[in-house]
Amino acid sequence: MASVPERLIDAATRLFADKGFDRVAVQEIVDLAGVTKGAMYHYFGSKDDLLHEIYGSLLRMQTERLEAIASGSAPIAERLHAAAVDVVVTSVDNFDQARVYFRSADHLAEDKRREMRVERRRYHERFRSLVEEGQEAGVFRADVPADLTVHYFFGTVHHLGQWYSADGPLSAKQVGRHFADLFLASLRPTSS
Amino acid sequence: MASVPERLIDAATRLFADKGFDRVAVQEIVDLAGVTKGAMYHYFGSKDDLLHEIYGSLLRMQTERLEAIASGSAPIAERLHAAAVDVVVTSVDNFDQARVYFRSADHLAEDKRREMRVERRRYHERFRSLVEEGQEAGVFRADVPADLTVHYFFGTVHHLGQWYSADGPLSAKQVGRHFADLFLASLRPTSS
Amino acid sequence: MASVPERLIDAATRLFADKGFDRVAVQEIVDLAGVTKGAMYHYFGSKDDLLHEIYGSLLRMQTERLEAIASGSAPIAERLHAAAVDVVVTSVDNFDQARVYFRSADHLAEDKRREMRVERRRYHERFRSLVEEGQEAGVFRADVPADLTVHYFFGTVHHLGQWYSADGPLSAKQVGRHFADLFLASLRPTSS
Amino acid sequence: MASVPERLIDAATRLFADKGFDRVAVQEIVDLAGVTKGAMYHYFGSKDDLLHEIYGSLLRMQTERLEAIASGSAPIAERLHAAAVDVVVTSVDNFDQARVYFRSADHLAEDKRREMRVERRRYHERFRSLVEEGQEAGVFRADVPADLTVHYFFGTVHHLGQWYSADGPLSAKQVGRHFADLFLASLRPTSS
DNA sequence: TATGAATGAGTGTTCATTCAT
DNA sequence: AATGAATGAACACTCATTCAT
Repeated sequence: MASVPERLIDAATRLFADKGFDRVAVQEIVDLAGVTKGAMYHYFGSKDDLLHEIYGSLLRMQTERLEAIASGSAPIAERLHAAAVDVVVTSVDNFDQARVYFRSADHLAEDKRREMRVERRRYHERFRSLVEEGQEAGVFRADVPADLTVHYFFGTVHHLGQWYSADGPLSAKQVGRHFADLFLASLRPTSS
Repeated sequence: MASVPERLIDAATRLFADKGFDRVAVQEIVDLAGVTKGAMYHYFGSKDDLLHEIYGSLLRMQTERLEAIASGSAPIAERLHAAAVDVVVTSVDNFDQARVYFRSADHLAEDKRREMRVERRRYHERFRSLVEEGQEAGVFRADVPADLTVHYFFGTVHHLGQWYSADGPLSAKQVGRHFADLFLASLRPTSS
Repeated sequence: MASVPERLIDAATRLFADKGFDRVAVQEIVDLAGVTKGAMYHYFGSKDDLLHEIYGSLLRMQTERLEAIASGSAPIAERLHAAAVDVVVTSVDNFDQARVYFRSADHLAEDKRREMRVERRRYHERFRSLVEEGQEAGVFRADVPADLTVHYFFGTVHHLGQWYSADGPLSAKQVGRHFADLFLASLRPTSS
Repeated sequence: MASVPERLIDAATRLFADKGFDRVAVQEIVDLAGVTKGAMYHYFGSKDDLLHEIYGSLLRMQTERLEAIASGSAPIAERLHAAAVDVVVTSVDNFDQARVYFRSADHLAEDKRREMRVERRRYHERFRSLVEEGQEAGVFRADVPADLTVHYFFGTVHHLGQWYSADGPLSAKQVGRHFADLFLASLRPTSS
């Protein structure tokens, strides 16, 4: 059986993903984890801490993978395509975590919110740097601000939590490929 | 001075947009509106009712405009482009309402949630029908499910609330045009 | 029957006096007052507020009375004697309030604590000014700092709550007279 | 380095003196002492036990010293004066302990409270006996009950904790002398 | 049409204490 | 002699809603 902190994180992840941070009582979390509130506060300083832990770990993982893909030696279009597929696939593979991340980002207390924003910003900027690299190389159109294209694509990714289901017709990889194809196609230089 | 129900809706819209439905107390809403709780419960059955009212009206308006644009006689690519620009522009023009809609959709009680889903579904399907029309006409690529392209684009739109600011460098119209351009470009038939 | 806020103040006064602020649960107070917690928080912002209210009123009353006595035209020794008797008598007449005041002074939150200290300081200084007046007139000994004599006497007053009982052999007035006599005697100029 | 029980007593004394028994968590005590909770419960049965230990030792010490002074052969006025100075000086010399004693006396559980009251009563009565001895010898006024004069003076002593500071202008000895002088002066037979 | 007093269930958090190791 | 995980009861406080007026 998993350790108490793990069980708490798992229970909180499921519940936060399903109902949203504010709709989940600490009591529900500890009941689902099979422990008491005191045990939870032994390991975590607050309900906020649980939230922080949950999407901190996903974000860290995605940041590392993005870095690995981005710093590869493949052509820029391939690297951006791979990065786009990867963020979709890892979000679906850790769907509860991702849903918590997508919907509860601004439920943190001020200090932790700031910390998260820094990490998120880093991810965003690394992704943007790929678009810029392609624009400078003339492989991607340059008439759209790179920043805007990142918002454009990450909106799509964040929205996954609102409609995707593992029971649906498409696998994570298929959705990832389609989204990456659409994104890369939209960045092709315009003929005009 | 606006009527009491209007003032309540305005106050609730601003607060829900800023802090999220669950983080706003009824007391705050009535304070901001300059009335008392009794007055609010005279006009609205519950806090949920306020939420329902708020994004119901935006959704109805966008649905009407989509219908008008979609049923026009312009070429399909132009109609889809116009629809894409329009949903961005109207979302930004009614930014507080839109932010409430984007973030608090699942905070409604079961019966009203169902009702909302139906309206949203209708919007989604009308938009999808435009993509399908273009695919059938050979104007849009057909190797990506039309349904998926709608999720793809609406993710982008929903995400606006998380980063767009009127103080930023781009106007609503500019963002709308860029997003629509990217979307239409991604739908162009592939050369292969 | 008394109003709800009055009943709450009465209940809190009795309980705080008996058990001390930290040993009284809000639930006990509202039970004794015959209302619910919600009602209490309708009238008072916090448990601290109740405490503040309770000894604020006693302190204000004693300050007013001290002012009236001190600014009279009787000889200084008589005025100081009257002031000394009065603070004992009013403390005993409002014994629960006084006991709350004597034991829970430092249980307030920082901002209210500061406010209380200012009021208490004023009382202390007015009392001290009487001693100084007598010292300057040569009626009281001057080899003991006036400030110290005030601490000396107020220690005695504050201690009342730890031993005085209305069922004991001495009335409030008798205790007041004895204490005032002892205090005035101690201030007589030394023969040496 | 001091032994674990000593470190715990020291830590508890400082914290209880500063914040009051109820405002100090066992966790704070063990943190300050540099040990864990388990260690504390190994040496002390409860948080109450720590409190009991703390002022038990001061009270015992003061009782012994009072006994030594009281049973001396000096004139009664000198002995009472010395006793009065001594209780002030030892209270200031062990200021944290004294403050704990002065403010937290009634925070003990019933059985220990009774035990403490007995010890305190003994101290009170020995002190009173000195006053009575002087009254019978005609050295002290007899128109004030001896019991009341003891309450009178011990109020002053207990109050020390609320205003005395080692950084102030007066040393413990100076305060003790002044207080003893005032007390003895107040006991002088009235000329009438 | 509107007030505001009052409810009661629920919230996150604290904490002295126990106990297997 | 000492750990630290875990308990469970208690805590102050919040809030959507009701209702007599």
